Amino acid sequence: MRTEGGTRRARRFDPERRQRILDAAIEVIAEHGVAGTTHRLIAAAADVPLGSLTYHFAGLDQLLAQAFTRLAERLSRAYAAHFDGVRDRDGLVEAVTDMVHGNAGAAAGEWAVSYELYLAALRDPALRSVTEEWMRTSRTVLERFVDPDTARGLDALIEGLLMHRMLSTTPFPREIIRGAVARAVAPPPERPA
Amino acid sequence: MRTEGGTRRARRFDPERRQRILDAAIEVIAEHGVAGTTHRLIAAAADVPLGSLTYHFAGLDQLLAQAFTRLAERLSRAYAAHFDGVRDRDGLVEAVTDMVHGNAGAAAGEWAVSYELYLAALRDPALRSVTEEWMRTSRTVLERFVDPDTARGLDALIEGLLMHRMLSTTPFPREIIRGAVARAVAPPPERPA
DNA sequence: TCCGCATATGTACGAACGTACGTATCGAAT
DNA sequence: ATTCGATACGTACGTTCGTACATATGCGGA
Repeated sequence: MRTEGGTRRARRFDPERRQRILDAAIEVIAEHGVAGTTHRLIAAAADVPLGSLTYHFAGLDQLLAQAFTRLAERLSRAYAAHFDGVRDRDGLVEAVTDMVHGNAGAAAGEWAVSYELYLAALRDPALRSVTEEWMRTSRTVLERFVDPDTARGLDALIEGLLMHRMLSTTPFPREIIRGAVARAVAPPPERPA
Repeated sequence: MRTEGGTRRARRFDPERRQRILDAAIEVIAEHGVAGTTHRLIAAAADVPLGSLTYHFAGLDQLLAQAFTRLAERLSRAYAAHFDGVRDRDGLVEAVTDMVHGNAGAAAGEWAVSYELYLAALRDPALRSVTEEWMRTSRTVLERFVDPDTARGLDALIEGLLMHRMLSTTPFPREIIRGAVARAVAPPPERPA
């Protein structure tokens, strides 16, 4: 008989535990930042014992790296899915505007976590491959509609717009976003001699 | 006689100590990130005793907030100075391209610290006023050359380009940067009905 | 010259962290 | 039914952190 009232045991075979821990880690990062993320907080969020983390992962660094990898994959899928119905450049402008303006795709919290990833990758070369892959994916999606150079610029613009929108306390008018996006995908202007 | 060989005392009147501590804090953030920034590291970098930090600042949070404020002021001055000689839109494109491409303005490390500030501000409302002021300043500089809406988009583009360049391991061709910037400041394209 | 007090410093403490490891558990093999 | 080994768990240890505070220092007034 399980000791229901005493110290909890049980829940032995829990094959999805690893992934649940990784998801919990992302939640904790979203709420407390990488700086405030600890084994104990993750364990509490995933509802697993503390020792389970050291059992499944060699250390906190490796746990975070795998959590970020999982996040990048999820973001990539959501990113690609967001542009699924787009057919032409006008549709692209609208879709990008939607994404930046917030009426689509991942929640604001998920973007915040991706910035945690960026900053962590800036200091930890082991995370570079994750950001590199995520950027390659997003650019590849955009390249379905525009040439590679334009995609690169548009990708950077999206990044910057998202960041500004997150940091800004005043609203970011949709028309301004649309205007900036439209110019980014328009043919380049004439260059004076 | 000073106890040169024993435990160091002296250096009582040191009126610039506060600012030196703040500068040291920025250095430590640049090297270790906000997460890895501690009283002890800052004290070592500034060459002051540990107790000096708790004497001059009420807590680590307030110290970091003041350090970030100082950084933002420095960045604002550098930003404005970078566009001092710009006369027309072509010059603007060139100046922005220079800044993003790295041949100008603040060192790469300083930009990294500004991203630490952004992320910290995302979680700490007390830092919002710092980022708000810094963004207002940079946009105001750009508004000397383009209309406010365009300035807003250009500002976001610069942010995104800088971030991508910092994270990218492969080089960011100057021509791509210039192309993206040129489109951002060009008149908006016709919009189909 | 001597003293008082604002200023500055060294150290100690409680809390929280990452991690290691001895022990408990349960399915499978016999 | 019993045992065995892989799997999972609870706890304790050493370290490092932020912060408080008693003590030392040196300049202005007497």
